[in-house]
Amino acid sequence: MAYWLLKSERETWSWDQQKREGRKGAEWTGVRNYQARNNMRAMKKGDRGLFYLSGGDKCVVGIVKVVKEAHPDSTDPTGKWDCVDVAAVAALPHPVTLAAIKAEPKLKPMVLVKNSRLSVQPVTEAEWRKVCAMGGMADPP
DNA sequence: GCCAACGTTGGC
DNA sequence: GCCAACGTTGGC
Repeated sequence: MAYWLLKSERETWSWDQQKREGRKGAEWTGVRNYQARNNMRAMKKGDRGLFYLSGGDKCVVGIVKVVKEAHPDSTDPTGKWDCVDVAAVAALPHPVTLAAIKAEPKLKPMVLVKNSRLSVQPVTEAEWRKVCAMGGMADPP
């Protein structure tokens, strides 16, 4: 299983909205960047993702999983861009802020730290475990 | 609201 | 195919 980080702006797509979509999930639309698209194309059903909010409070707030692999983004009239479907798995007991991630030496190599602009990023298993643990989930589902 | 970093576009 | 100009993103 692979791990990812999915970035969203809270005004556009919040954790609450994601939760409301339930276990069948929703399309992760609006990605218009090749690197991010390629990352989505590499996702497999069941892969886990960190749900990260940019904008106001920059933090990881929850865990999502891929429920449908890459397919055309229904919001894209050109047909060039893809999206995956993701469903909420669990909220982190407490959010992990960007500041906390930056302050943790083990997380220095995270793409989030090194390339903050990429909206869909790979995360290593070690990083995944660390962030979940910092969020109060020693054994993430 | 500003600015730095990055990605994309378009002219050559 | 290179590179300058531009636009966008996101952290602060």
